[in-house]
Amino acid sequence: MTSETGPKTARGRERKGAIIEVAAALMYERGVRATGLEDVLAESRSGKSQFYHYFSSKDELVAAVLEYQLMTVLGELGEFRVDTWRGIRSWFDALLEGQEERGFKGCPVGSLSIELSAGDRLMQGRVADAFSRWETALARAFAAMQARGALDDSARPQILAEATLAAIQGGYLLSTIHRDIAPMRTALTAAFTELRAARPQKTS
Amino acid sequence: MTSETGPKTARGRERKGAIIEVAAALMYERGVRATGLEDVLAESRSGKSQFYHYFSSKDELVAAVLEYQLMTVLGELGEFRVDTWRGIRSWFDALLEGQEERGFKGCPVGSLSIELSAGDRLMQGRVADAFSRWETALARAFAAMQARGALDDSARPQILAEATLAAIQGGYLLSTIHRDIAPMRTALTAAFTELRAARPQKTS
DNA sequence: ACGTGACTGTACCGTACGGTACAGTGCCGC
DNA sequence: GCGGCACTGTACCGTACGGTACAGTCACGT
Repeated sequence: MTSETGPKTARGRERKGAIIEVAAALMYERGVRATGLEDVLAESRSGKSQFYHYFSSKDELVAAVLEYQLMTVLGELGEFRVDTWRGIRSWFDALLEGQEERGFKGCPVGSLSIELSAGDRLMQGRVADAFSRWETALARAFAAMQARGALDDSARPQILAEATLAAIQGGYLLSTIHRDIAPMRTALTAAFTELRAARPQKTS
Repeated sequence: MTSETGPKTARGRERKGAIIEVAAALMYERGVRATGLEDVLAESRSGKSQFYHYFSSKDELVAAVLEYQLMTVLGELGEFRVDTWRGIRSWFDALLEGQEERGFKGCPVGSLSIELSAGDRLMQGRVADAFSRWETALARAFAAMQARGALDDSARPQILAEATLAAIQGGYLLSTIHRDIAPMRTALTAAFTELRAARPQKTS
């Protein structure tokens, strides 16, 4: 996956990276369809020919942006010990902080995905894959907790991951719509409570 | 609000209604920005001049569609006794059924709102208002349950409504992305469990 | 030195789309 | 029967946008 047959060799990589970063920022702010190629190129100081040298279409750029945003999110996730209660809490706090700092513009992966999942099959698949990777990362952490005895044997990591991610995305959505962090905090608090409810029962 | 200075008088109302319905369906399926006026007009068998007789811009049509979709959702909500446990469950089941029947295309209000909340202030306000009305409807039902003693005195209806709506929206999102009802069912089950946890405690 | 291939600049094309202009048509009260 | 107004049909405009063509330039291996 990371091999990707890196189709360039030099500062070209830098250029391509710059285009992706600018596109990610713009698409995050305005939406994919509302972001024109020309906007991206102007802000990254590139020309059309550069763009079409590195990408074969706007869709390909969008796919790269999706991957980029997913890596950002997974990267942040990786900075926390999400297989501990404290770690989960810290991660949730970081999500809240990020949403507030970025001006309540929503989840970089989620908002992108919603727009893209109305597209063609290929794009739908890419989006579904991105979310699966996020879910799997979470499920693995929960499985580790379960193995350690921090979660009840009856808990199902995959299910917990789904519910957690749903709460996160729902929280982002409400927060974005209301331009207010409170509903997202509510959603994440509820998600945390629900996770804690899956701790081992002492009925032995 | 419902007075709206009904700007027409006759079958014109029918025409306008038809345009809104077609637009709602198309925008639900493809997204707002991906739906052209010409598509809407073709399918509703209207001309440009009709359209601009009834609406002053595409944005105004979008606002009408948002209102239409909100009314649909609130209308469906109203068909259930959401101030009872059985009613809530039935409503959740209906949401799941609807999402499946419509081909996993997401929440008619939610997906619209996400796209629109990247627009201008006016549109953002309309979206926030729509969601507030949905939240309020839920919060009122929960308040009624609380008054009846079905919810603990310490529960806060507004908070419960936020968390519930977040779970619903998050569930819709995951379900739409994966083209699968399971994650939404997981999210709604979790939301229901969390609501049940707010039943009166017998510690007294 | 020179040729090859990665990269860059500029100009252009086709089309889709939101919006406008304008000339009607048919219903309704008087 | 006629004036006015709600409504309808058609043709058109300006622009934005994704994508292409093509002519370079620059780095580097030989």
